Amino acid sequence: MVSFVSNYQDQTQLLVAVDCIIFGFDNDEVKILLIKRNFEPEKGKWSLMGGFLQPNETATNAANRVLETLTGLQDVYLEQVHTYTDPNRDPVERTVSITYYALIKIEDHNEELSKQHSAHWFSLKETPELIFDHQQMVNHAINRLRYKTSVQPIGFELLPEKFTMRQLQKLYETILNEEIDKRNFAKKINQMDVLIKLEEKDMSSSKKGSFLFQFDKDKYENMAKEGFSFKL
Amino acid sequence: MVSFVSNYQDQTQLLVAVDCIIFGFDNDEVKILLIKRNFEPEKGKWSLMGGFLQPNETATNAANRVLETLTGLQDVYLEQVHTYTDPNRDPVERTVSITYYALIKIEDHNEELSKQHSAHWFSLKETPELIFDHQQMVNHAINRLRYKTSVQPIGFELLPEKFTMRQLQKLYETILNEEIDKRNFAKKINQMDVLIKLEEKDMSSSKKGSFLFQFDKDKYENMAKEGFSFKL
DNA sequence: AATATTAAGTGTATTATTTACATTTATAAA
DNA sequence: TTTATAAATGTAAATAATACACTTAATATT
Repeated sequence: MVSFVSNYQDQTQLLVAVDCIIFGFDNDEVKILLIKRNFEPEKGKWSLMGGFLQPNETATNAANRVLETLTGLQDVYLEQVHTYTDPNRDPVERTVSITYYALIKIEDHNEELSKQHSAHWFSLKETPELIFDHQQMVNHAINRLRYKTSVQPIGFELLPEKFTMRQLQKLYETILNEEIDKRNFAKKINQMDVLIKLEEKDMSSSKKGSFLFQFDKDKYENMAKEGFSFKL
Repeated sequence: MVSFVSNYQDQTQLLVAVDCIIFGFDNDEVKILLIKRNFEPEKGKWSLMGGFLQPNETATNAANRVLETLTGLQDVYLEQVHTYTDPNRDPVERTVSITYYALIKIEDHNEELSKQHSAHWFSLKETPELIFDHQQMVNHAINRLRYKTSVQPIGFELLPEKFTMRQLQKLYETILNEEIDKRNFAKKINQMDVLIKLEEKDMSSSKKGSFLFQFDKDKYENMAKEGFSFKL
């Protein structure tokens, strides 16, 4: 019998960080929140917001902390994506990075805080050059988001409480990167029966105005318990 | 402007490990390879095979190393699943664990090596009690495998080079945990046109014998380049 | 040599889902 | 009052998924 666990004492310890891919939606396109490095190395380049894992902190805790630091938001939708371990990925010192993507409602975030961190929202199609392996992280997160939004109703995390059918459709179109027929879209969404149609209309987009909807989270969760699955 | 990156020097370093969920298929059910702990804590309980991340090693390197140590196999299909960071997940010392699942052909592995590690194959339905958070890791890996096998032709990694249509079907039935009609299954697989039907028959399962097939990896990859996607 | 046994191999009809597509309507602005 | 604009809505056609049963090839038995 060979002992398969080496002595814990002899083992190398490493820095462990989390990096957050923060997604927002501005009614027209999906954006990510990046911060500008004002120190070397890679000063002037843009990067994801990150932070080191602290003693007694889970990676999820750390991601929440990092997120709150930059946006002021708590209780944000977060999902772990992938862990990057290339020994040379960070030129300063070897760091393992665990990535999370966050879905926030752009209008909710604290602009003062993000200004303090020289943060800026970028359209996914116009991201600037990123440090290290951050572009890869972003790509991976987008793929995961694409998959997840199509099988779970997490898209609503990116929209205001009340939204129009067109906003919702536009959101899915941008995330999935495909055009959708509006009648077919409405049909599919309505069939799933997870939206509450309000009396209220949004008058900003047209003369006729368009009805506002809300996501019925309780109803969805009850249906999910009964085996229903969201599928777009 | 607030400096968002703390000094690297001040930061806590942690042990980082990989744990491998090793899947195999024995023509009847999906199994995982577990090792029995012969030391405290949790002596006598079963666990995943794991190992610490070494200097200059990526997590994928580490997973490959761990896998070769236990099975003698190289170039095995490996996919990172999730990273576990609860500060108390390992009672001996705080350890971050990155999990990978591996798909191997059971008959290819080195039994001598696995015997040396007190390893044993368990049916997924009859896994023994596992240490720490290893059961959670297994569950997560199964879910990922379920998803991945249905959108990429990785199931073949679990089968011998030559296999019958029924073996392939049985494999999918066990992974996806649902019965499939054999005519519909064959139709779907044949439509995708990624199998080579051999002249050869396997005579072990019936008097009539059943034709053997091979996965045409090159053809699949060319088709994938052209936008084709495997979907079961 | 004939017969029995067993899993392999195969096709069609039905149902459900997805896609394509155009007109009317409510409201504000002119 | 008219005009302009996006919102709202339904149906037919095409495609995909499902349900379902008999014939065949080879071995084993008599």
